[in-house]
Amino acid sequence: MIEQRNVVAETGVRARTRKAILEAAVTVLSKDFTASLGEIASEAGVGRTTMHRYFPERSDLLTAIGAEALDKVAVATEKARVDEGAAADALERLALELFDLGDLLMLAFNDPGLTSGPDWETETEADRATARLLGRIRVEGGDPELDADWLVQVLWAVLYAAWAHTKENGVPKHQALRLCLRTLRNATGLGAV
Amino acid sequence: MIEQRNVVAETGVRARTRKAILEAAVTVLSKDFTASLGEIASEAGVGRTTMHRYFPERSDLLTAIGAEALDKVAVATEKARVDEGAAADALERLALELFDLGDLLMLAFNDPGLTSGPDWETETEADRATARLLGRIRVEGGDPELDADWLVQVLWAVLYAAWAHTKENGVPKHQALRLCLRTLRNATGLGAV
DNA sequence: CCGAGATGGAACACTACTGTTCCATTTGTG
DNA sequence: CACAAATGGAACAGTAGTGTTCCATCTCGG
Repeated sequence: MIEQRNVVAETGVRARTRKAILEAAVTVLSKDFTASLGEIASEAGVGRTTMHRYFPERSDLLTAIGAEALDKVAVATEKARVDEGAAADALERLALELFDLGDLLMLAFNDPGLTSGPDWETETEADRATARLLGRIRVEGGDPELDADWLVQVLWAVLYAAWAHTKENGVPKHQALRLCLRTLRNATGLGAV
Repeated sequence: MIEQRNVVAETGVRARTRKAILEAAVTVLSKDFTASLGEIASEAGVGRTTMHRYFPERSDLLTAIGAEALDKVAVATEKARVDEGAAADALERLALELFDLGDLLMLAFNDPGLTSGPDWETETEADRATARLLGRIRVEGGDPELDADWLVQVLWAVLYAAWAHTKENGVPKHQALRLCLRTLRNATGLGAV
């Protein structure tokens, strides 16, 4: 009998339950980071006991969320093909993909503790790709005063703003996204191109 | 003997202690919102007992921080004289003043619960002034696609980004502020003016 | 200098959440 | 179907934070 625990591609019931718990956790924690495990379990439609079987401690759950976020960012960045075409278009593709992270975006942005694991310290390929893209902006007619490090901050902040705009003001997602992309283009100085 | 409790202009020792506690709370909570009252007390250089004398319950402390934030925003907005001069300059003055809120900015931005009292629901004069200013931007050559509500989100998000930029990347405050102002001018579409 | 006010610390009961165990029940898979 | 896996609920001990009381000490302000 081969041990199948801890395998990524866990199929069937276990994978589905695990996913449900993670999604519920993101939903609940993005609203209130101090929410109890009981609240998360009930949001997931799962007994608290079951949750503890998948994530023995609270920190295990948080770690898993962090890993999921890291992974989703990597996938989104890859899909955006940031090295292809004009920087302005690549930035638009990237923002488009990252915007879909939704609540996970809010959570990772708001909570300092979530993004503090060893995995977040080391620079990922996605980080490098984003830095390459944002560095390319100055060369292609962007505002020469704004360096890549700063534009990283702006990118995430504006994405956050867009998501908050839908939550707080009830603006439809597609419109918030449009505003977001337009604002990013302006902010980088690529607006007039 | 006249009761002097609950008077705003409490002078002397009590006022100083109260202020020290509030400042410590902002410092500590902006790093970790789940920090215990004991940590806040020790950061303030004050016994936990004393803290409970000023703020009987945790929620009282949070309410006080919220009120302080509201007040500081009002003062900053007033000082910025947002109705005077060109919109671009007024926006710069406003951002300059708000940037000084520092950790309070991070805290109010990150924690949803802090800004959820009845005081935050009602529109303040500062809110109206900011809305007036941001509405004025379109008229004065700003990007016509961006409405005032969205620009409010962008203003706060970029301020946050600037503050985070100093914290995370060790960028000096004056430089972060410069980037922030420049980015806001670009984002609103007033850059080329 | 002296008293009222302000403080700090110890001790206490209380609460909410956490993490664990055990068992009955349901689910899905071969 | 039959069996193994997965689940939910109850009960439990342990822990950390909260809010309170009491008292000794300190320090301003008159």
